[in-house]
Amino acid sequence: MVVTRFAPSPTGYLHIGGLRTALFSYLWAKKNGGKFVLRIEDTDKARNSEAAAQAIVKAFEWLGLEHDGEIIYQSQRDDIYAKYIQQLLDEGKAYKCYMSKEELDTLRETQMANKERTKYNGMYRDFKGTPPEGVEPVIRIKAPLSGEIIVNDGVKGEISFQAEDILDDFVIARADGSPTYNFVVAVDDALMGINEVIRGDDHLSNTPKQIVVYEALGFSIPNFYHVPMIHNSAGKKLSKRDGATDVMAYKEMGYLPHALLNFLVRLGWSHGDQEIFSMQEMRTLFNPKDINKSASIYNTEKLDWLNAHYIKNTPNAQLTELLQEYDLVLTSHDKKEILLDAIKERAKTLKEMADLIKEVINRPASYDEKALKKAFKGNALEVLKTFATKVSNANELHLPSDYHHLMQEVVDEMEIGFGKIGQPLRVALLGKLSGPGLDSVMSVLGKEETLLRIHNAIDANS
RNA sequence: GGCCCCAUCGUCUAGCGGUUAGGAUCCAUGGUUUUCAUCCAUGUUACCGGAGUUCGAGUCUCCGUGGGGUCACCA
Repeated sequence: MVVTRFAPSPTGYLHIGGLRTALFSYLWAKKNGGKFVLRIEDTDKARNSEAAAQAIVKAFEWLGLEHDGEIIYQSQRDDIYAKYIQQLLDEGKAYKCYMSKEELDTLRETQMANKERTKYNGMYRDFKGTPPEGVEPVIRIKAPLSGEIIVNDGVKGEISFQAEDILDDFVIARADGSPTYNFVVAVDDALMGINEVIRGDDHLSNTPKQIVVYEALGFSIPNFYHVPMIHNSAGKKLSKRDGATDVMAYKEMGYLPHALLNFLVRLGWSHGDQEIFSMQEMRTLFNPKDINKSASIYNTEKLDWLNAHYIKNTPNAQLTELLQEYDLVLTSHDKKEILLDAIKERAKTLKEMADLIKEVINRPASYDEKALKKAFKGNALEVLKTFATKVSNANELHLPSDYHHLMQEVVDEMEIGFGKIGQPLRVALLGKLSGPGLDSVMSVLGKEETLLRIHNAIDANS
């Protein structure tokens, strides 16, 4: 059984990069009928917050990414880590190091001055004497001093590191007894049965350290897939400074979860030329072997296109519900089908859609200056009056086509082009020269409101 | 600086030794529309450089160059 995981540290909101690796992990588990688990890495008591953890869970809910089983919090597993640390101590695979912070600092400075790699010198590795007074020891793991560590990465291929280049006896427990990241990650992944680890390639250089822990504890090493970073337009790792990296900000901006996921799944991964993926297709087609090796630049042009696509394909009943998030309640509007059909074709986001709808159902507060000039010249007033009379005299006006017939009559009788009635009428109804089809607009507004808006415009321009 | 990774249109990408280097997005133009948007059609734009292997290299190898990541008692 394939078990994958997403393991964020709750220092802030869920961001785009994290979401993409979470999505990849989720899809890979689902494709294999496996499990996708969520683990909160909150061992840094100073920087973590419960609110941030909740925000991450909320974001997952919005996106519909369900995790399997209970959420694991590392902060609640201290006794487990303590047990394995003790085991390594007992087996002589780890040891207490009494070097003080000051001593460590001077060691580093000397090494830097000599242009050497900064690393712990192994001073207490085989220490047998009496420890110095007044120093709370850290615990270090005995890492191999030579030889090579091979990471067999599912994305990048086989990567080998020389132990002497990158390893030293790194700390697995701090002076206060709390375990460190590279230790707990390996322990938890092993204990939770994670056998497929998909994560950002900024973790690639941590992997040899984690392998040291796996081997010391006798755990089997999972398959790793290190996915390339997402970069900002400057070509640097995407960070919180780049703006709009909070996943929930996309909800506020009016993006559909599916559009966001479709956008992200194609960032660094592809399946031939396919661009549009249903959730079901993502779950059956995703395979980490098709992940790109190179970083990609974050650019939301395509997201807008996808979002527009998915809005067009969302049923009106569902749109009605979604639009309530953007202060638009249409539930009791009798012409909402016509209205939504007219607007959903032209909006890139739900927010924009709500705004466009409000522009129709709210009377124009003013008329666009340029639009007036352009539309109200020649016999525009006469045309509008003729049309208004026809509307006023008509008995059954419901459908867009009913209004269209009346417009057609005016055009025929007055021997004018459609534009001669369309432009002033559009300004009268909407206050500007662009917008949805007028027949639909009038149908939505109804006879009375249509007449009122026309007369208002005539009065304002007489 | 050490170590590691990467390199095809502006952007996302296909390509896995022989292709007029494909798709999408963006942009431009035309068509449709009373308008704007949608939609449809067309177009501009790419293999970082140099050696080598090969009959043949975007594809394999090496060397450059460029970019990125990482080097904590942070995760």
